[in-house]
Amino acid sequence: MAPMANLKIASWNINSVRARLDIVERLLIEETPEILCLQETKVVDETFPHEMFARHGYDQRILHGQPMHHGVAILSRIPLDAETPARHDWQDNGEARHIGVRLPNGIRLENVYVPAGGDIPDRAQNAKFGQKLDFLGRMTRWSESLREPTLLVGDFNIAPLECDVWSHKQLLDVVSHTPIEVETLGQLQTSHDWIDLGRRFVPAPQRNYTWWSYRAKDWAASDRGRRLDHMWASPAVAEKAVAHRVLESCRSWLRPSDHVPLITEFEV
DNA sequence: ATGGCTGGTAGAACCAGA
Repeated sequence: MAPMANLKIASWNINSVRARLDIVERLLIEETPEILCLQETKVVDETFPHEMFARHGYDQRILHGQPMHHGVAILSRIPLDAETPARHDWQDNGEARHIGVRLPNGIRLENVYVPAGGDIPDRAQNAKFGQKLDFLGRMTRWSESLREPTLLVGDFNIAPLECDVWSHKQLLDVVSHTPIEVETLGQLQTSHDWIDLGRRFVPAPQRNYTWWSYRAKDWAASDRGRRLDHMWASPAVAEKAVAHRVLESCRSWLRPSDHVPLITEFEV
């Protein structure tokens, strides 16, 4: 059967888009996604590296950057709705952690970088941990009232399932896999019946990590990974998903990000 | 050996990531 014209959407925490421009270009050449969502661009909008993306036809570049840290962007080869892109501040502190647009087919695309949450999993001792939970709480209230078919992608900084980390037991007290984070993320998921595409296509308990620390001497040999990056779809959007992959090989590219890209293909 | 590294920005015996 002849392939349909699919819509391919990628998401990648790039840990500085300027430092990784070569490997971002390699991904665009090898995978030719229609849309690429980036997190941790670490660049203000004024100095975003537009040229490489323009050269590959990504004429729509929706940016939300800030100095030093964080920052998100949506790069697209297909037209996006002309309406003003949404920028939610779910942490209520001005950090650049979300950008959203509407696709021509009416589906909304929301690109989010959830706060890491610091080291100590206790909001009394560590304000960042409380801010992370509050960020998810505000996202949940947004999600409860959501009526449009939506694809929510990004670095959620939580590995929810036991099989989403290299050692459930050893990570129970480590921020990203604590019970309170898993419960809070679960409330977000329930609030819209979000479909976790990573687990629809790679069912638990199969290994499906998206992040490996820079500090391991040999990340692949130790394989102490976590599934921190996600693509969640409204039920009606999930029905259109025909393929989903985590591009683990990108972790071995020269000067890699510590996260790898996720790609979902939709039949539209 | 869950921080052993990494980037941004300053020009750090720094900060943040997760």
